[in-house]
Amino acid sequence: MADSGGLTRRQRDVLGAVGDSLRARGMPPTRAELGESLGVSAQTADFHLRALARKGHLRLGRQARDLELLGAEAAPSFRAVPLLGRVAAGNPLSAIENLEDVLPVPEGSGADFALRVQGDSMVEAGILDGDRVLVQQQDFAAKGEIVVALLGEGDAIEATVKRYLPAKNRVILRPANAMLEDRVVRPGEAFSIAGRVVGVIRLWG
Amino acid sequence: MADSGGLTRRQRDVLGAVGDSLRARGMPPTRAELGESLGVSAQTADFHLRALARKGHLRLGRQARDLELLGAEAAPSFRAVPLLGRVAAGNPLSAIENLEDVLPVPEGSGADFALRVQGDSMVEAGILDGDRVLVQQQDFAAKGEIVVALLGEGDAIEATVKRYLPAKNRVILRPANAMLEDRVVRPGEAFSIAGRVVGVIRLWG
DNA sequence: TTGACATACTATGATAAATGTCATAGTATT
DNA sequence: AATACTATGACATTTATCATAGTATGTCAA
Repeated sequence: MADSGGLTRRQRDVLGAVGDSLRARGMPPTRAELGESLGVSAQTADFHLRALARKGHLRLGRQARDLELLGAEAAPSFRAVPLLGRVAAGNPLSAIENLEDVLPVPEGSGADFALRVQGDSMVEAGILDGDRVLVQQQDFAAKGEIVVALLGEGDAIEATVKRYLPAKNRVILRPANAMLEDRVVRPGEAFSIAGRVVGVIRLWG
Repeated sequence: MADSGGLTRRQRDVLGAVGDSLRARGMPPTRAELGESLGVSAQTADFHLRALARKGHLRLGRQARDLELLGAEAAPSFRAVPLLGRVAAGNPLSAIENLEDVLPVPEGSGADFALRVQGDSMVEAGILDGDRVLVQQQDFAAKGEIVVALLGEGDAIEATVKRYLPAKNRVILRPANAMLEDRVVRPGEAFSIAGRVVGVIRLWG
């Protein structure tokens, strides 16, 4: 018989049942629930849970439903970032009134919020009209990075996704589209960086 | 005082604390835990939970930790799709040995698996080298759709992302790159469709 | 082959602790 | 007077846990 990670058939059944409970009900099962879904007694379910805990496949607490899957069986760690409809000045995340939706991103992607791209200014960088860009919030950027830049003030503030090219006495915001001109920001103009683009998500219904 | 959805300040605190517990421990809190995190007694926590249940913001069960957030507070429904390293013939999802990673996608995106794109053949469609395409598994496609096509047989099988253009007696697989030629599939050649591209995910470290 | 032993899996019974729930009541604010 | 929020005390049920024991299967030595 093939050895599947040192687990017996029944132990794999138990791991599966625990995962089913987490997905279906959003919480870990009690011994009684686990036993019923496996067709055995609560004590037998407990017996298998302890075997799995000893082998390191899950962590058992002392309270009701206090258990956690470890390793490959654990739920993949995702995070939800807000999809902002409009980017306000300063801290975009403070303007949660503009929250349109949430997007799932892998933990560790660095994304703090997402923004829907309007227009074709970045098509040559593979960012199309309607794409959602994932943005890491920061007020600086390295030369050549794609940023979300804020231009203007007050109600006339405008967010734009461009490549950031700082130069003497001015900042060049360069589109990735041969049809479009650079946007040159001169000293005295209202300008700030909302964040750095760290990803793109495109979904075709 | 502004009315935020008919919730009192304390009730919003409670919803927040429940969400915190779900995120931090992967399970809903007990009355005692909830009370401790709010600095009140378990009975007071129960009092607020019932008020929230009455207003429809959560569902209360009778068992330990049996509660579920409803509405906007509910966990956004994501799904994990496998990122396949290699696409085998027939049913790509049966080849789970090639599972490299999992990617989060919004529920309802239609994606069944993901594939890492190699090469520049689709750059003009905004699909770059290294991007991950989200694929809905199906063995047919409409004219003009971007598909994952399987060419060849056995160990020499090859997966490619192209635009699908069926014609009389042949199928044209057209790159989105002016530098590259069409791939024409003639009758008798081994060819099948693994799925339809329904999205793109790009993550820059 | 036989017998001893270990392992996997199952169960019943008992019990302390955790948990949800109800009743009652106090304080502060509006 | 009504509402929001807080608490204590009591209780039935759920839950985890321990002790004990049975059956089936496979292993290994005699």
